[in-house]
Amino acid sequence: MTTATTHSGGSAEDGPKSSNMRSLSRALEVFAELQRAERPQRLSDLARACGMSSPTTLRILRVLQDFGMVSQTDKSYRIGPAVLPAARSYLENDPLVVSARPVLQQVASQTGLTASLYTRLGFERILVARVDGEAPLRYDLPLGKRLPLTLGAAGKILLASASAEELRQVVEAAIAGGHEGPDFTAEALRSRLPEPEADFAYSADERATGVLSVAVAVPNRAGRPSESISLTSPVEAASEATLLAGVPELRRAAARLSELLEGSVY
Amino acid sequence: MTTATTHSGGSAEDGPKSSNMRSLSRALEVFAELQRAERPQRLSDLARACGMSSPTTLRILRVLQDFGMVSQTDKSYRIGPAVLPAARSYLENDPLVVSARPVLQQVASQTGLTASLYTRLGFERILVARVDGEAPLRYDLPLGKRLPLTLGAAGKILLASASAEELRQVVEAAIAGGHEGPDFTAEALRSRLPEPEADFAYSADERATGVLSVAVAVPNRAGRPSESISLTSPVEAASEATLLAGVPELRRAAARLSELLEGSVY
DNA sequence: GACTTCATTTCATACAGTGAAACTATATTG
DNA sequence: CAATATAGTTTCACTGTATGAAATGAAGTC
Repeated sequence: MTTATTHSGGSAEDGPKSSNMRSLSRALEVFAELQRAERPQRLSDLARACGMSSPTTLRILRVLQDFGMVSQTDKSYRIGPAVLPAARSYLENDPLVVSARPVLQQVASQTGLTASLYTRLGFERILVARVDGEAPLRYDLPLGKRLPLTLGAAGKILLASASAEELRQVVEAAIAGGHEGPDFTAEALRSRLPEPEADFAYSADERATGVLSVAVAVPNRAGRPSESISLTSPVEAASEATLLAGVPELRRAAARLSELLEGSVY
Repeated sequence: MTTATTHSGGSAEDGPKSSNMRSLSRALEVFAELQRAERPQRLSDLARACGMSSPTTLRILRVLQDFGMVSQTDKSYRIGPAVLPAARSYLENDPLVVSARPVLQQVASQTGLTASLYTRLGFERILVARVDGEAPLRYDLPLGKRLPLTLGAAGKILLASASAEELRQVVEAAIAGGHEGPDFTAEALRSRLPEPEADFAYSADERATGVLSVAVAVPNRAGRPSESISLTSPVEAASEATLLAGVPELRRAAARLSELLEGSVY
């Protein structure tokens, strides 16, 4: 047991609340809400959505604005330009992303399929790197897109060893994100997950119709993996067999990545 | 006088300090420092760089980590994946960026040159949108890159009506960013700025050698503009005259953008 | 193996963050 | 256009939280 801690609370809507650094947590809550709502928000909306008083919300917004994390026009607030350099910094300096690029490149050219790296964030996953294959995907997913863990091979493989409670929260998040019907259950999800002994996941027509994919998890020192890499193709350009044939290559890539990260542990 | 306020302080290194929301300001300071340092940082480095105690820094990092804004491996911290969805949200929802895209597109196809939109952030500028022209730029600038205000047409035009004190700070930031020599002065900068009555700026070989550009500011309701659009070309593909010929088109584009933003004010 | 440096926990204190209330500006309505 | 409702902002007194010094524990260095 070395790294990977969870610290305070889960920060789910209202709920039991986390403890540490109240003002900072609240600020990040406001910031998150501003992203969720996909258009400029008024002060009162934000205050209501985050369950805090207007004065508090206002003060937070002012500080965020001073740092460019939030912009204001008239009475409406939105995410500010300072996030762009931050994102650049992440993409250029994060060891995982940086070392993943050449690895994905090789897998893509080896298999001719699109290779992608996802990382888990809360109860969702986001695309952080991609190298296109020969057949471009119809709906291209730009970097930073939030996707459900419930749909698609790259999501499901990250849930391999998830507890029932965790699945519940994942399902909740997927519904909140509009990816699953409101009556979708953790049990229904479990039935779609790969067998516990499987080290890869397969999906067809799950997140997007006409798209096939396989994925493996990138092991890390801490128990549960939070990254996965996948091979994807439009259904016209590949069969299930084609994708499954790529799994060994994908496994090797994941292992290589894992080594690079843990930094020659031996 | 409607929008655009400055609120608290400038948040320059150590200095007089701003007042409001101390813990939040400090957290954003840590976050900024993590970007500046272009590789994983240890707790003590961050604490020292930001001038705060280790316990405080640690608490801040933990909260940021809970929200995915920071990642940790062993003892080193870096920017986390949560910035990617934030950047996406900005690029897709910010009214300026969204409405700029088609406008830049038109200018680019009209002139055959590369059209870019910059926004001011603190004492620097960052690239937020770009449409390439016929002759691609040798050194392509990816979105989110921090650039100095002192170099390049798109930077200088934003300094048109800057005070001496402001120029001083801009120069300081440029030196800190490694863009100007340590003995560079505000006076030297002023001599490079466009005449006060000019509404556009020109630059050749300033920020990058072999690159010519012209830029105009995008007027906004608040006095000083904080956005500019530029036309750029490698020197082999265009002359000063070619660029200057694009200025009227650029002016029109800026005016159109400005209208879109202020939302049919009349 | 002794020493230095760094990460983390504990804790008492001060002050920063808080919301109620008052006030102002801006929509909304009759 | 006055009257009313809603939203934004400022003030202020209180309390809970953010704070760093000191103690402890863990790594790394010599």
